[in-house]
Amino acid sequence: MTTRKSWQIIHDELRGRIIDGIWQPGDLIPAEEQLAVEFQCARATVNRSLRALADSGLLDRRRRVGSRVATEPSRYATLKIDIIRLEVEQRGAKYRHVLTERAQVLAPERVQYRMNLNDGTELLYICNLHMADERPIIYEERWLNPVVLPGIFDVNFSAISVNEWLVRNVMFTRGDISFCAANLTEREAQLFAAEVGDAAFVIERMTWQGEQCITSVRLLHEPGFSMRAELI
Amino acid sequence: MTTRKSWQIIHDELRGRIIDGIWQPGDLIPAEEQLAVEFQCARATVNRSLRALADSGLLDRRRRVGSRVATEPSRYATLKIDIIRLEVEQRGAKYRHVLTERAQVLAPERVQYRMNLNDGTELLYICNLHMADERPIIYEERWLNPVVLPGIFDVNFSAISVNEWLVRNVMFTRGDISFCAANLTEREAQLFAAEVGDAAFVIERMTWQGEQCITSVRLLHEPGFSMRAELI
DNA sequence: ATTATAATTATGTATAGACATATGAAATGG
DNA sequence: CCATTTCATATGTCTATACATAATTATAAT
Repeated sequence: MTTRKSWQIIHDELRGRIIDGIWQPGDLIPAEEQLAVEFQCARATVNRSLRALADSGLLDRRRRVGSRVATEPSRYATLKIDIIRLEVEQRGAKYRHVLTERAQVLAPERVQYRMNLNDGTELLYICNLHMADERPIIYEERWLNPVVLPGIFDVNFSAISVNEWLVRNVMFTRGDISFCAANLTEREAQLFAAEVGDAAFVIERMTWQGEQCITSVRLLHEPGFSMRAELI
Repeated sequence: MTTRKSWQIIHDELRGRIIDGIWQPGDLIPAEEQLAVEFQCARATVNRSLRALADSGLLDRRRRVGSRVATEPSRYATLKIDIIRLEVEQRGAKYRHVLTERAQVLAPERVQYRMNLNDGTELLYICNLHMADERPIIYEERWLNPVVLPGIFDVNFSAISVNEWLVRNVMFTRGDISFCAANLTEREAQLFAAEVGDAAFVIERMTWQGEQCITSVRLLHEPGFSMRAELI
C-alpha cells in the first residue's frame, strides 16, 4: 500500500474485466457509487477511471442510465504527425530539404475550391524535396495563403522547412488530413529514382484559422513507405 | 451565469490565448493556483482544463516547473476505424461482402514472423470482397489465429463479416495499424475492374491479446479511395 | 389513453483541503 | 569545484460534499 494511483489502478482493473469478458459488450456495469464502495475510494476517483474508459471507447456512459460496455467498440488510431526533420533525425539519419519550386500564383481551381478562396488571391506555391541521408523520401507540394500569413513572401524557406516555420509561427484552429495512394508521374518518378506508375502513399492536409485556409499541402512519399500507428 | 461548465470554458479561453499568440510557444503560463484566482474557481477545475490542453498536445506540463506552451506541437490525427458495413450504410449504399477464399493453411513466413508464431500453427486464411451498391471497394485478406479464437473454423463468414465477428466476440489488448500504397496485381485489378499497376491505398492491421496475435489483415482499397480524418 | 408534471437517479461537474511526487534550486560537505 | 542533501514548489491525485443535468419512471391532469 505504498502508492495508490487509484484511478489508474481501478481503470486497469475494470479494463481487465471487460477484456476478460467478465463484463460483456452491452452489459451495464455497477454504478460509480457501488464501485466506490468496492474499491474503497471516493466516487470522484471511480468517475475518473470510468471517464478514461469511455474516452478510449470501451464504455458508453449516459446520465441516469449508467455505464455499459460498448457493443460496437469503434476503434481509434491516433497518429502523431511529426515534423519531417525530427522524424528523420530520430531515425538517426541526416535531414536535408531542397526547395525545388517557389512562385506567387493563382491556385488551380480545384485547390481554390478546397481552400475556400472565392476571390482571386494569389498564393505562395512551394515545392520541397525532403531527404534522409541524401535519399529523397517525401516530395511536398504546398499552397500558402498570404492573407493569413503576412510576411510569408519574405521568408527564406531554404533555411527552414515550410512546415516547421508554420508550426512555429501560426496556430491553426482546425485541420483535416486525408490519406490515399497515387501512381508516380514521370517527373515524380525521377525525383525518387523510381519507376513511372509506382504506387506512392500520399497525405493531403489542410489547416484552417477560423474560416480561412492557411495552407494546403500534398506529401508524396517514396514508394514503399509505410506509416505506422498504435490502435487504441 | 446560468450554467458554468467551468473547466470547458477555461479550457477554451486558454486555448484561445495560445492560438491568438498571447502565450507563445515555449512560454511558461501562470500556475494553476494563479489561474484559479483569475477564473474564480478551484485549482482542481483549472487542473482539469490544463490536463485537457496537455492531452491535445498544446501544453507541456511538468511538476515543480509548470505548464508551458508546446514548442513543437506534434499534431495528432485521430482516425475512427469503422466496421466497413456501417461505413457503407452510413453513406446510404447497400453493403454486401463476398467470401472469395477460405483455407486452413500455414501462413507465409513473412506473416508468421509478424504474427509472432514460432510454431507451425495452421491459421484460418480468409479473403473477402466488400462491396457498396455492388461496386467492389475493399479487398480484405486475413489470417486468423485459432489458438486465441476457439470455434473460429465453425463460423459462417458469409453471413457476418470477419471484422464484425471479431469486434463482437473478442477484445484485443493492443493493436497496430499501418498505411501504405501498393500497385494492383493482375488479379486484384480484375476484382476492382481497374488497370494492373493502379495505385491502391492499403491498411495493414494486427491485433493482439497479450503476446498472441489474434489476426493480421490487409485491406486493399479501390483505386482512388481516400480516407479522411480530423486533425487535433 | 394521452399528455403534462413531478420525483428519482446515475452521471457530470465544482470545491476546499490534504497529501504525494517530481524536480529545480539552494545549502551543505568533501 | 563538484557531489550530495535538503528544501521549496507546481503539478498529480484523493476525499467528502454539494449541486447540476439528463433521462427514466411514477403521478396527475386533460
